[in-house]
This record gives sequence, C-alpha cells and structure tokens, in this order.
Amino acid sequence: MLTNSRLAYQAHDHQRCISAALNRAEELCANKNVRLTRIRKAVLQAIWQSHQPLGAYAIAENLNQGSNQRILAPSVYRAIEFLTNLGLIHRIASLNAYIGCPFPGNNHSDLFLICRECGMAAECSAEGLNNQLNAIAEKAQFAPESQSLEIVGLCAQCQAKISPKGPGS
Amino acid sequence: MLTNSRLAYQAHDHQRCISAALNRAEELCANKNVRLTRIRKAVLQAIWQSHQPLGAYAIAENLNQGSNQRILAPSVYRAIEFLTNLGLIHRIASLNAYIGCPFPGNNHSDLFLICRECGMAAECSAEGLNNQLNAIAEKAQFAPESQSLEIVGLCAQCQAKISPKGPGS
DNA sequence: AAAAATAATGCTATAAAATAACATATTATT
DNA sequence: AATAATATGTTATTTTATAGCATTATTTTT
Repeated sequence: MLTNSRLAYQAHDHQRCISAALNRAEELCANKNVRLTRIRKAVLQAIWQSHQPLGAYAIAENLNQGSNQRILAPSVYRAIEFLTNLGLIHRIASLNAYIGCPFPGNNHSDLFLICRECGMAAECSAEGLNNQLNAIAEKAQFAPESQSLEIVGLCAQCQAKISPKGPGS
Repeated sequence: MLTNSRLAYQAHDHQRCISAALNRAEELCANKNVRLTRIRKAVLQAIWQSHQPLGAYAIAENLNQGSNQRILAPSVYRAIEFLTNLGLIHRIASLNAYIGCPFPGNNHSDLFLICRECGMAAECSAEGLNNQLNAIAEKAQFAPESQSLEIVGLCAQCQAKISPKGPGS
C-alpha cells in the first residue's frame, strides 16, 4: 500500500515534502510541455504549506500575505484547475479544499483519511481497494472515470490526545 | 453486495421506491420518537422524485412548484440535516446534492456510482469494500467515523447510448 | 386546561465557494 | 516584428450553506 500517513499526521521535516513536490511539479510540467507559472507555483506551494487541505480563499489569503499583489479567486481557481488536471493536487470534496498529491502519476484508487481533530489528511493508494471498487463497478455494469473517496475520523495522534489510552482502547 | 443499481439507472415502477422510502421514514421516526413533519416529509419526497441527487435549492423549487407557500433555504437545510442524521438521505459531496438512501440502517461502506450522463446515482454497500477500507485505516492507525465514497462514470445505459456497441466495447 | 418548556418553522441577512465574461498582458510561433 | 496562443486581472454574479432571531406549533408539567 502506498501512503503518506506517517508523514501526514506526525512531526517531520516538512521542507522535504515541499521541495519534493515542487521538483515533481517542475519535472512533470517540463515533460508535458506546460507552464508552471509564478501563480501556479505559488498556489502549489501554498497548498503544500502543510498536510492540511486548504480552501481556495485561504490559498488566496496565504498568497497575498505580506506581498502587495492581490491574487483573486478566479486566478486561484485557474491554478487549481491546472494543478488538478496534472494530478499534482486533489480536491477534497467533503471539505471544499485542496491538498497536494504525494505521489502523482499512480493509477490506483486514492483514498483520503482526514482527521477531524488536527485537520491533516493522508492519501492512501491500495491495490486491494482498487480491486474491490472495480468489482463493484463491474457488477453494476458501471464504467468508472473519476472518484472521490474520503474518510473522516481520528488519526493516531489525535486518538491518543482525546482518549489517552491510545488507539485501540 | 447490497445495491439498487438496477433500479437507479433503468426504467421501473418508481412509485414503489417512493412509497417504500416514505414508509421506512414513518416507521423509523415512530421508533426513534422524532417527528416527520410536513416539511421534512415533503423534502424527503422531493429527493425521492428520482434516483438523481438533488441540490437544496432545487428541492426548494420543487416544493414551491404550484403551491403558494414559500419554503426557503434554511427550512430545506434543516430538513436535510434531520433526514441525514436518521440515515434516510445521503449527501453527495462532489455534487453538493442529496439522495435518498434505499436501505437505511445498514452498517457497511456506502459507495455511490454516479452517472455523469443521466445524473442517476446508485448506492452500493459491500462487505469486501468495507474490509478493504478497514484494513487501510488500521494500517494507518486511523479511526474512521464517517465517509464519502463517490465514483463518477457512465452507467450501462449511457455507455450503450454513447458508444452503441455497449459496455465493454 | 393553563402554563411552561421544547421543538420546529419563517424570515432576513450574510457567509463561503465557485464561475462567467471580458479586458489586458505575457509568452510562443511564424 | 507580427500573429497566435496562453495566462492573468478585474468586476460581477451564481450557487451553496449558515447565523440569528422572531414566531408558531407541539409536548410536558403543573
């Protein structure tokens, strides 16, 4: 199973996540011969500020913080569309928010585990889940094209904080 | 696997779906000793007009059609909240829309197969999917509480219409 | 049955998320 | 440099959802 659940919920050197994401983006855009413009890069960076899904208006606020430029909603949404199409970010429909993809380009079923306490979200990509979903679709003679798989609950850290016996208590 | 995928996408006696849903609602509310008021019933009925998820404002429009009462957004949303809490309807997050639950009270993982062509949505509840999701959550030490599992694609009928060879071509 | 408490609805205003439409600027291509 | 194609700026609007408070209806208690 492919997942960033360790990184997502725990303290870590997040700079590495950010620069890895930016590098992947640069590379992908170069390959596809599309432009990772200043705004698009800034939006991607804002989204990667943490592992917490960020709303479009929060992204805008983030970008305009300190700077004297005013990037408005349409620009943010255009960047979001661009990044989404490349698979660099995902939309979390249940939150109206956007999150960076830690492993773009994989073909599995991406599931998000969203902690309602700390707000962090981990992405999981599992063959087994993929198979189950395909089996269900096939039984219903349904041809899947895109998906939105989101689970809300508590991450291990927040379980421990809330009921100090820890997960499984 | 529990699913209403046959009913959802194909022509059928939809009156039976509606009255079954209303009966279930009456019964459930009686059991739980909560009130299925005029508005709540009307909203449930509006949602069950078809197997197509309906937005809150569309529901309102539907209710006010012909009648001279004006039921406004807040009332609709309050009814939606009530019905959602009872498990009688579900929110389709990716569409900002609401759909009737064909088998409320089951404890499995409910997946929605949403046809982007005809707009209909089927609900599927499968043990196998449930197991996979639990396995993933467990590996990530994540405690699931609620979920939103949505797949967009083409139902069998619409596949046939679009590429007349039918599904699997 | 009256009074009090609880629950539900009506209504106005507003927040929050997303997009439409069109002007301007920037980058690539000829 | 001229043209075409992309990307951004800007204003206005649409769509979805909720806050807050007055009013009505329903239960519960006395």
